[in-house]
Amino acid sequence: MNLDGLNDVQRNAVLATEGPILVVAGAGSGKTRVLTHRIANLVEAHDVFPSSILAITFTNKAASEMKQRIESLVGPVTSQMWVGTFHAICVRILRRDGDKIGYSSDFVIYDTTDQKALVKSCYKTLGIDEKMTPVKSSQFKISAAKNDMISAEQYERDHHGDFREREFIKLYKLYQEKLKQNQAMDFDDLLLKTIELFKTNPEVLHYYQKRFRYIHVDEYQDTNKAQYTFVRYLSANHQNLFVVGDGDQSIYRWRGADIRNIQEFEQDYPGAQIFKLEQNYRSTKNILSLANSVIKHNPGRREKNLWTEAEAGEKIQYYLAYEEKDEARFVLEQIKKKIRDEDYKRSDFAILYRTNAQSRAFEDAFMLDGMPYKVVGGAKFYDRKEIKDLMAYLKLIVNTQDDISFQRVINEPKRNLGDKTVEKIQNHAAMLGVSMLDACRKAAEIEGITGKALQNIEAFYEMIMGLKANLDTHFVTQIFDGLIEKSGIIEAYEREGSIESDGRIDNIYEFRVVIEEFEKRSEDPNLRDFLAETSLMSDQDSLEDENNSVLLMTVHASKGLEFPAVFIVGLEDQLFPSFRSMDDEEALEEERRLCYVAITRAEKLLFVSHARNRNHFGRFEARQPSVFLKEMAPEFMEGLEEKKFAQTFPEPKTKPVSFFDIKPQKKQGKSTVKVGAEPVQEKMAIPENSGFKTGDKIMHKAFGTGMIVTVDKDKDTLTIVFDAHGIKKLSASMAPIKTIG
DNA sequence: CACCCCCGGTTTTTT
DNA sequence: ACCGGGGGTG
Repeated sequence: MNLDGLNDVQRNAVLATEGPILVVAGAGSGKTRVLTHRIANLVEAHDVFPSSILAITFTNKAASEMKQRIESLVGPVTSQMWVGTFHAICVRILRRDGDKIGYSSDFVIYDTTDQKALVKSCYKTLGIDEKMTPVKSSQFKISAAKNDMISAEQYERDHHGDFREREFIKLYKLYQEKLKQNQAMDFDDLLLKTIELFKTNPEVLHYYQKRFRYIHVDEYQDTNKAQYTFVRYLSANHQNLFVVGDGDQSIYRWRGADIRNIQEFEQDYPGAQIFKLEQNYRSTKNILSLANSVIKHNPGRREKNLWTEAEAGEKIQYYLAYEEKDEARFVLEQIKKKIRDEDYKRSDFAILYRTNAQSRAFEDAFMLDGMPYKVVGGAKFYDRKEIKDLMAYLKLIVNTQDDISFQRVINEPKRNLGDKTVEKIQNHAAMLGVSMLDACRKAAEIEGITGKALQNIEAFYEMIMGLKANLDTHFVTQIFDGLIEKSGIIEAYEREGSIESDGRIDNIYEFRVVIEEFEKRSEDPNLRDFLAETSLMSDQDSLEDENNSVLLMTVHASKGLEFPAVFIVGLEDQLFPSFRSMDDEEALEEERRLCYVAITRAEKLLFVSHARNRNHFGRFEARQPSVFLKEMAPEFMEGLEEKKFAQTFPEPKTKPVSFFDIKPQKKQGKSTVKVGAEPVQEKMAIPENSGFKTGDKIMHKAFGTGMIVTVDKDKDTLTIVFDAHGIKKLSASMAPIKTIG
């Protein structure tokens, strides 16, 4: 094991193998390096089985990056390790052993939209008024309880006799019941149900404890109680727990993260060894000094003395804008200047803001100027209605118990099945104690449903069940193509004929590409796993660097990333720090950490700006500078001339429309170029004769690899010589085959 | 009973 | 962009 590239502290942390270990890793101090080298060292120098290694991260992106870096050190055995997010690892465990707590391995995952629909349906049952109790607040309250590991029953015991909580207690209980009935889990449940599994099935817990001899957790400061408990269970016997984190970068308190988990690590795990990584390899002295000048205002933090050997570098550039358009213009001009005069490229720049809504002014300015940019997060691909609809279809195909997905798609596209009919199906299902889809099996028995509506329901049932019958024999793309064809979703959008529906059709094809990519990448591509993967994917994960665009994102989304040049914008009172943190000291400290995270993303150049005025809720408001600006030590900063950028700038040529009307740029490589009157059909690779030719190497789901020796297009028949199963004649459109590179 | 169009509200951070 | 409500139409 070559440890030459590591400094002393890093090397000592890597070489400490047994027992609980905390690595306090300041920003840019090489924590991923330590983590990956430690894992490599275990495997290479201590003969630890790769399958005994568990490494947990918060985002998929961090997980795949870690996997790659481990692989570059120890090679393909990496695939035997479990490296993933808390949620993904819990899904994996629950797929295997969830049956022991009453969940089928086909359970589906509910995202926040599904969750919202479920809460609403509970409201309906309980007669709760949305205007009195906003659905969002209930969602939040349920999630907060779950993050603290308070079950509905526990919540009831805790608030016994409190009449203000009676409604919520009923709601929480019903919500959990319905989740179970639907064989569904929300994000928080993935953790909680895994813990429940460990609690109630000691032999299952024992299996995983024995299997995962070495456990690693990245960003430990962001763990909540459930995540803490999950790790505690797994490490209880051998205590080989290696956690890496930085209290100064804890920014998820609102999501239940408890900074005490890292602060009290030594008490929780007696005998823990502690290593402090304090040398920063990322930023210039000026940037680091500025970061320190801000974070030192937080009381009670673990003392850390981050230092660097790097040069002082340029001073931090400060700018006060007239209003947000001016601020955007300033950023644009600076980027253009740096690209023109120095050796910077567009993708070296990141613009970091507190709220997603702030991206708009920058998008307008960049679009007007033709500057390529990419917004990370914000309007998400997977949040599009048509994608959500298709996801719901696929979820229903996998899990027919899922009433929420059923209700989403039963009348999408329009089948003349409105609210009243859906209600009748629901009542009938409740009476029989079955799912809504099951109730449609004998739709004729549902009271008050006849004629056209009855036929449509029957056809819907047949469609879903027909597609489901192919689950184990067909590729996901084939099921998807079947769904597109049978549901008529494309035709419905074509009939609309609007620009908007064209966009939706494009998105559907783009979604198909996502599925194709999943199939290529996955060893055993199945719909269940595709759905789980997509449900747990965040937009940060799809971030690809080299497309040479300026990046726009929230500070939260920037965590774990670094950029040569960073703009921190909107440093105003009530915005950053957020107005919600004003009367709460702990919340303000978290905002300050957020500011610290933002500053420490920068390698060479840092710009900070704010505006005198800002459009807010449609009003033009005067703004005050952020308290964090005042905390930034002025000796590391210099102001730029304000007036130069304060001239009036042309309005974007786009029609002035709603605040939310943001037009994201097409993702590179995925956008479809429109060519004349090209028939839509040709854009989609339909299974029939989808480009198989003689000599193609193929993979069959059951027969394995083989080669095509003849193609009979008219008869849709392929003759294939399989490596292990001899010669077979198969249907090009029906057989589960795909070409392999 | 279902559909369509128009209008208004939405704006912290997200696995 | 999406959702929900209101009101008109078929």
